[in-house]
Amino acid sequence: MSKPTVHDIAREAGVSLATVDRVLNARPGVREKTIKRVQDAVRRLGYVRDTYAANLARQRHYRFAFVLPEGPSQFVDTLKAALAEATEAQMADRVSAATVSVPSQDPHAVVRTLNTLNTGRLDGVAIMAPETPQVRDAVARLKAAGLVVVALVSDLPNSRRDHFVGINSLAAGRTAASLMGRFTRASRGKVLVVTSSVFARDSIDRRLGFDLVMAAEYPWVDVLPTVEFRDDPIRLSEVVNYALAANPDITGIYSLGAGNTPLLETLRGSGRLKELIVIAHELTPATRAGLLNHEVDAVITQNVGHLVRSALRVLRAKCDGVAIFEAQERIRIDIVIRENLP
Amino acid sequence: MSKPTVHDIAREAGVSLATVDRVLNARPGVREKTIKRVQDAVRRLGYVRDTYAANLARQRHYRFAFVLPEGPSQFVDTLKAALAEATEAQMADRVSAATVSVPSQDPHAVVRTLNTLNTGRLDGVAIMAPETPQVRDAVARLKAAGLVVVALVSDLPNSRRDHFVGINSLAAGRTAASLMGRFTRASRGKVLVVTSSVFARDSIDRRLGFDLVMAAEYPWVDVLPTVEFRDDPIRLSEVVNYALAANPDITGIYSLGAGNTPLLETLRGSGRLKELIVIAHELTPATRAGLLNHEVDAVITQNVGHLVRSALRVLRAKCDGVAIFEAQERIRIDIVIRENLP
DNA sequence: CTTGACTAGAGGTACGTACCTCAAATAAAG
DNA sequence: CTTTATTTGAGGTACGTACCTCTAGTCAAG
Repeated sequence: MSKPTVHDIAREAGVSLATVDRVLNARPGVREKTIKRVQDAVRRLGYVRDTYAANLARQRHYRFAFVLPEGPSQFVDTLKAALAEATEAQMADRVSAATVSVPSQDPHAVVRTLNTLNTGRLDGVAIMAPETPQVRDAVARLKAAGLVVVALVSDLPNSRRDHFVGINSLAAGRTAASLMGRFTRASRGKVLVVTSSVFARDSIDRRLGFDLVMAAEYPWVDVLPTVEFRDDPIRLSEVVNYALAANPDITGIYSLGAGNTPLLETLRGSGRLKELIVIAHELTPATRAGLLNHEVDAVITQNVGHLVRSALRVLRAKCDGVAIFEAQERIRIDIVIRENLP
Repeated sequence: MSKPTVHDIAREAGVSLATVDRVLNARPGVREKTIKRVQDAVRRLGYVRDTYAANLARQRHYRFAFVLPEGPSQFVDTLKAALAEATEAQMADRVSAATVSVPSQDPHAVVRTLNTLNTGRLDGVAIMAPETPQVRDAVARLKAAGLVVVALVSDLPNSRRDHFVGINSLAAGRTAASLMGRFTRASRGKVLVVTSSVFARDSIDRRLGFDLVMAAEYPWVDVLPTVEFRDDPIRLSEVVNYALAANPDITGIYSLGAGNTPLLETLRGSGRLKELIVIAHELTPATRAGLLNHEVDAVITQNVGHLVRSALRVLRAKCDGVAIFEAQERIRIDIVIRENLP
């Protein structure tokens, strides 16, 4: 009835506790036939190792590092806050998670940081960084050092990372398009797409998903080429104002990434914000305020709390070599409007 | 650096292990002054009891029951499936959760079931049932028997339940209204609201929230009185067809509760489904299929996986007398459209 | 038959906590 | 000052697992 223990396995298999231990922990010195016997007993009784008792005995302490970009991103700020909150709440669970900030301007900084991580003092790393060949190599090195590597927010699909915690950017873009198409249906104007960098992987994928759905479902909408402002609020103001002036029939604004504070500022300045449908990504203080003010119509986001908790759970599971609970780790694409603001 | 243990507390407070134990577990036989000393040491070192080690020593096993309505509800089916999945995955965590099904037609059945629960063999109960004075009394009895009681999906606000796991129905209705207003903006017709029972608490709250937002934000939309079909597919077909015939300018359908399979069937039969904006609650096989077929435009839902996992976490936390991690237990109002279908 | 390698068993300690017993110290009562 | 009750200390065992040592058995090669 109650959970079987190693003692039950030993009795069932007709071997000693030491042998069960050797088999369960893949220690040498057991004949093939005996290993089978023990494994059969495990299967028959449905034994599952009590991870907590095991960690207690082993004095296990999970040491993780979160490599995150530093800079003026409100999204990263909320992510860091969620991480701090989660680690504080989970301190009881013998996990410690250090945040390692990386200058986001310098593309080599991530690689340098990853290569200087003290692999001896770490069990796993969660990385939020754009994929480059150098990052792939760094991930390979971390894997070679025996660490668990998880990609966070933005995937590193061609690296040797163990898992990706985040949402599909293409699907996020599709979701944004569907809402934009429906919300602007009455006005039937053009849509302006704004991003910080047209080279960022996330932006590209979102734009792609957005275009796919727009073309298929709302072919009458004229989606303008992406306007890029390169992290520069002045440039943002210039290009957006120029686009608005050149296209008086713009009715929708789709913000692909960060920079929503200056974007809303500019739109407010143009005097046309109230009539515009604005859809942005990531729930941050800026987009939240925008929703509350009726300035932003929808935000496509991912719950940062789930993100970090999922990353921590996956890191732990991979360290233990345990299967992860897929349903719990699938990060959802959240649609947030004023009425369901959490 | 590492987590302080009871030994550290004993040393810090200058008392023996036994005394620390007596204080931590509120056992008698310790002077006030000594209790203070120990508590101060706990605070100074930031000691938190290792729940897993404690449960190990105590041979603790959490025994919970989920009292759920039985019947043809797809939502309850998905809830039960999620519960089965979660308990299987968490079996390692020394929790067992039994499902107790209650005939949903008979309002006394819930009370009877609650009163016949073997309180001696249970640590906590999660209840999904409409609130009645009898249910409140039953909850009080369970509390008196020392059980933890959690309301699931539908709250029991005036009972002595320890916690509510679910979403605010009023806010859910507001969310539905906002989407309905935006989605039907181009057509500017009437909206038909359909429900199984106009007396169900959830339905009332959703309708209220819906009306509040409709009146405030989309005053030009004519929201028709709620049409009730009382769990009867034939009646549903009749009343919906009648309403559609009487109001040729209906452009939106808002389904407040269950019965989406026959509702979609009827709408399909009317030949007007493709032009109608349909918004429903709860992601089930029926609404999922509807989204994929472009028959349903949006579904307001709550993640059943989160629901049951949250209920289990809260039940455990309340059993241990530990604070719950609010941010993790807040169930979100999910908006699901075709593009972000999980 | 001996040697050595391999395999298995028996028993121990430890992790952090709960809970138990018994003795000793202290305080409050007479 | 005793007597009694209350408070504290010291020590143990147990939970399920990991990891250690030491002994003993099996088997094949020499």
